[in-house]
Amino acid sequence: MDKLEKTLESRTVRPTAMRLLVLKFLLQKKVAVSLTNIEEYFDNSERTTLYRTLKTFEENGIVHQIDDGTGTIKYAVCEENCNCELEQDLHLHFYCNNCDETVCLTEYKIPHINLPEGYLAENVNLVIKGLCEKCSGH
Amino acid sequence: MDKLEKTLESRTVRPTAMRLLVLKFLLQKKVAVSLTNIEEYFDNSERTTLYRTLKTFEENGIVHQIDDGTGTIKYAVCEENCNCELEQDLHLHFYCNNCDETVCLTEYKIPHINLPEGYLAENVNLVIKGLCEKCSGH
DNA sequence: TTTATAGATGCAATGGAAGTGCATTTAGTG
DNA sequence: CACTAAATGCACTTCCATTGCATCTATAAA
Repeated sequence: MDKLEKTLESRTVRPTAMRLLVLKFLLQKKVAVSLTNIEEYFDNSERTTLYRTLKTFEENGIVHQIDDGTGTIKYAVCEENCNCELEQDLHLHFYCNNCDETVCLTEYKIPHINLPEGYLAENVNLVIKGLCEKCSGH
Repeated sequence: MDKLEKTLESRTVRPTAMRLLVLKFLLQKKVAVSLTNIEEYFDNSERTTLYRTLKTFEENGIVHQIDDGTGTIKYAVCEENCNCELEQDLHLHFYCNNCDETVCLTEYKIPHINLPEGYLAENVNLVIKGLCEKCSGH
């Protein structure tokens, strides 16, 4: 629990009870979660508080948003050396059509893409959809 | 106008007045448009009709959806040899942070991505955000 | 210890977009 | 002309993101 507190404090985020619980939850999940996921997990919790908790986390580099194309935003804890603030590097995301889970494939980087003359890239988002290892049957 | 009708009929879509107008609009736009965009263009048109028109177009390979990460679905007319039904054509999409427009870069294919053992790709979506040629200033 | 105050939380409400059910109209077919 | 299937219009519902404001709480200053 102490480690969680330190994580928050090192990012100048006050370690309230709720924030610690949310962070713990996010860390133990290996997949990206939506606001609704968290809301369901903490049974009678305030959606707004969770929403703002995630927002605070995001603003302070604790989590990053993932748009996996399902329409709802997912969140995942930033890696040690996650440079998502740089709007670059950006590993890719995999969404499973079967189990409806989204994972960060942090080891898998997005290859460099050539753009037409005049286009300036600031951010890249690559989502692959298909079957994850659990659901593909091999 | 005759050409538009033929496009629809070759796809077994009945060429109603509204559908022809929507198709014409989509064709003249060089960027991907949202349902709301179309609704605004055809001032007092029925959102539902437009919604179902786009759905029909999509089901018949006339347009394809684009998820550019803004949260709202965009639509673009399929190219001559667009094989978006195959879930594998895989050109990339560019979203301009400045002018808020999304374009299909049909010439630019998504490179092959290696996935971890057990993962099965069915669909790939790559969106690059940044500044388009109009907004980058060069 | 009390007080001031900034920050965190809870509640209510808004707004945008997708999607559906059903009644009505329209357009092809016999 | 009449029948039928498709297309359209209207009224909802649902889901999620987001905000305003009131209230509570914890930390720092007096």
